[in-house]
Amino acid sequence: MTQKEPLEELPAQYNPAETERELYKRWEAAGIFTANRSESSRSGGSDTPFVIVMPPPNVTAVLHMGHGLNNAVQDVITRWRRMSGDETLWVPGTDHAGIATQNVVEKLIARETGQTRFDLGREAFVARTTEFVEETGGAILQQLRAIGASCDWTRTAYTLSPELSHAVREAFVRLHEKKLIYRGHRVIHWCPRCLTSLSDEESEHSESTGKLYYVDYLLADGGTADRKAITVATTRPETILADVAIAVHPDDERNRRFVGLEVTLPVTGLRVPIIADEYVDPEFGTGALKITPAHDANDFEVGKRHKLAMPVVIDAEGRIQDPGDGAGRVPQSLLGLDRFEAREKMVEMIRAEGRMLKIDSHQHGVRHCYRCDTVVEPRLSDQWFIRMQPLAAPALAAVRDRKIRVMPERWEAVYINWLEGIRDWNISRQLWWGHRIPVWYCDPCKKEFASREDLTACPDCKGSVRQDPDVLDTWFSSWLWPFSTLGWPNEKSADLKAFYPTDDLITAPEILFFWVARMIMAGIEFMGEPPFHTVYLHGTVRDTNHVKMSKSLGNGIDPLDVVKLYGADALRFTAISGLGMGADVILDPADLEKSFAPGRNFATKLWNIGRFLLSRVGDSPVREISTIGSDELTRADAWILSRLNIAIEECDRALGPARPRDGTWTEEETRSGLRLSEYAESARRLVWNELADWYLESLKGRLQEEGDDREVARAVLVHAFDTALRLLHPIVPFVTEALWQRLPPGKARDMEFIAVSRWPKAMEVPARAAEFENVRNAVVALRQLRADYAIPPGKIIAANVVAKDSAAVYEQEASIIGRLSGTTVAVVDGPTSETSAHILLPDGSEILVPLAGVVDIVRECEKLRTELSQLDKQLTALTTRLGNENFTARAPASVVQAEREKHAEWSARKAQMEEKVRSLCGS
RNA sequence: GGGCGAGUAGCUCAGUUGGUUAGAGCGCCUGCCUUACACGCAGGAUGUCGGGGGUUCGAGUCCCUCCUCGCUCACCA
Repeated sequence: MTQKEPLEELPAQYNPAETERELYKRWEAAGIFTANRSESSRSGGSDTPFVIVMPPPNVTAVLHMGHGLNNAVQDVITRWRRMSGDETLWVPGTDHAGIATQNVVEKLIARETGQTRFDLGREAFVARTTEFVEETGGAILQQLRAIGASCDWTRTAYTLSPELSHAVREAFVRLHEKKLIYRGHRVIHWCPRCLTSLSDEESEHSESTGKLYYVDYLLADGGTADRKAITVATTRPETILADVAIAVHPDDERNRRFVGLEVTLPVTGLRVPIIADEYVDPEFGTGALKITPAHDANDFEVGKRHKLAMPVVIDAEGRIQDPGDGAGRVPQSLLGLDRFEAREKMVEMIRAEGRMLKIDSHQHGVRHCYRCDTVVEPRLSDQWFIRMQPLAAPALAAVRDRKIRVMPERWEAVYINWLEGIRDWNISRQLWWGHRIPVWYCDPCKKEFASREDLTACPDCKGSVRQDPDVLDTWFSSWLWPFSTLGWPNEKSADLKAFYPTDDLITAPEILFFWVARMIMAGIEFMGEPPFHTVYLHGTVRDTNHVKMSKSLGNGIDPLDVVKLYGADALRFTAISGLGMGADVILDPADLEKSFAPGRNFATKLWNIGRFLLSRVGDSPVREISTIGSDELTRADAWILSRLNIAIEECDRALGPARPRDGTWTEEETRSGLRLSEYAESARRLVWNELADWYLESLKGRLQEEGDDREVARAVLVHAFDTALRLLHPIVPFVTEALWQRLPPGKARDMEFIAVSRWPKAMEVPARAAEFENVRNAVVALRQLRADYAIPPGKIIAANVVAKDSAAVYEQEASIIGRLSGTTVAVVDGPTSETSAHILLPDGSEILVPLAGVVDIVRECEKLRTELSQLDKQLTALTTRLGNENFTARAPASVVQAEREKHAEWSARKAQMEEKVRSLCGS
């Protein structure tokens, strides 16, 4: 494809595979995706750069359809803005993905050597992981090239690179200095498999059917005649071992008389007090709640309020342990048991004591680790937290004040809802893979120091220090992404100055809280303004049963397979066409052909338009469209130019404003743009239904003979195709580039690549473009008539036009009408006596098709009468409406006016048809 | 349980401030290998716009209600 061979020698079917690879190499080699920060490298560019930062895929990830869709969307937007003249930067990169990557490597090591990370030791494990990441990491970025992603690869970032690690440390220390980061002792979510704490977002609720156990706690003093015990409902009887109290609501009539007494725990017989706390819901269960401060976040709060002991009876791996408080909390038989086995065992023991009142089935939410799906254990421990409320307030304001628009709009409510209820963020992880927390402890001084530089000695006593062993939540580096990738915290960074804030953040809704909301908070906190103007949350890729595609479910599609079979353009076109605002993309993993044929077919269609064009237009230079006088243009020329204008306008509107005018979106703008499926449809319709189906077909006669008109036709054709290619380039970059490279020389090809050519603008078009509609109407009607009468495709028939007031149009366009409808067109004065079929055109003209022996008068009359009665019905409705004073008085004048015009038109047509029926059918 | 959204042709979806004859792609039916394209061309069929009620001159569009699905959050054990 690098050489230019005559297009007519090209195969009828476009072969994307080698073309795409070759073109991508040429784009990259030419450096056209590299953003130039000092000044626009292209003339006509806008002053404002356009910037997107890629949601960094996990460094160990392989490309799946979700990435395919996400990056296709980003690339469409990026290419559109690049062509619109913005200095464009799309920053690619990867995420070190703490837990995910550590899990992968742990499994790998286990498979290879049977060792655990503890066998290896921290240093060796991190070294091994680094090595693994270097081997496999970034493969996904290479794969993104295959789908055409026009990223600036010179700025590829990685969350664990030295630069970004520097940013992480700076961010931590600053927040620590502002006391927004603190160390807290409380119940957090703990994954007993990953052996780390998790944030609220990382422990996902899922509804499940469990059991609610009703257990009697005997009153220690023996109780009264009517009341020997207090019944407590619990879902986790194993935690009875760590119970330190029973709580009731202070106003609970039934129970408050027991406050201050004691009960004995089942199994262990330990005595605990009955306390009053408003947290208890007197309506639920028995109104009495067991308090287990170390194994339930709410109980912890209650425990703190009442200064209760907090024994821990479940260890890091989810096994029963003795808390070591000497209270004899755990029977020997339960020690070391898994928490779920222990639960069964406890139930048995409680039963054996006769204290299990009943067991109900119970629907409740259980939290699971988002990485390994293990049931999360609430665990009392020391962790680092970020105080979120001060960060959330301005992030809320940014969206409420429309500094940022969230699209589709409904996610805005979700965002606000979440931020309003935000709780502090647990950022420490008991992992080895990640950014080590930059805090050092001096044991003698009992002090801690957060530091930008590694500490080797205590700043106070000069004694030895030890660094906190934990690492930071992966998302602590991700939330800095829009500025850490641009050089922050280096204030002198030219990239940061030139490209922050970015424009669009394009991702899936799944990470709205994990990532998007936190980036907004970090952007405002560290950079003083929100990190982007638009958040676009696109749909999910699902199979035909609407199940999200995933490798583990086996319903995935490998984008690289699709690229290999049908081409990246096919993949992109299919994905973008299927992406309604807020809609999911449905694909059939069992039938790739069905899913991607529309995209492939469209690329082939473009390819064949290109073949036609080159074979007819040749290689010699064409006139520039602006040098052609309007009187030189045929109606067809004017028509296609007008269709170009409409398509350009539709595409512009669908893609919408790229950025707010003064930093704040108008309400209307928050709903405008990024309608990618509409953009794709407009461009597709232009190419297929207008350029190919009509203009090309109408043109065929004009390109044969040398002369001025041929030059005009060549010029318009090249211009139209050039415009269409430009409009489509963001969606199908490869085939458009391949074809554009072959356009004949001339003003059209003003750049080395279509990828950096100018986005089309509407141009002035002569009014007679509209007259071409008469041609189209005549052709369509004649084709219908042929089908009705089953006239053989090859047979040329006569078509006599009785023109109403545009005889000249039909005369001049007779050959086009004729060729497109298989007729010989003549303009005649009036009806003849021949037996004819009749066509009434919208403009009031009539076509008579003499079909002696074929035409069936009875049938013609039937058809006419049917049509007439339908028209009559509609006309009656219209007449009634216009006669309704309520309508004429209250409806807008423009609507009434339009209805009146329509009424006149329909009346005329009705009269004409009635006349026709009279003359043709008698009666 | 709280919040949000969706239900339009067999399937996937458009339908932008209410404006009258509700659209597209795929699929389906009929006829065509018409020298750019059969990955194509021409023609065609298909909708009680989830049910019910209301507002309005006019409702797929606004309001109420019910049904069904989905998303999201959640400290009633």
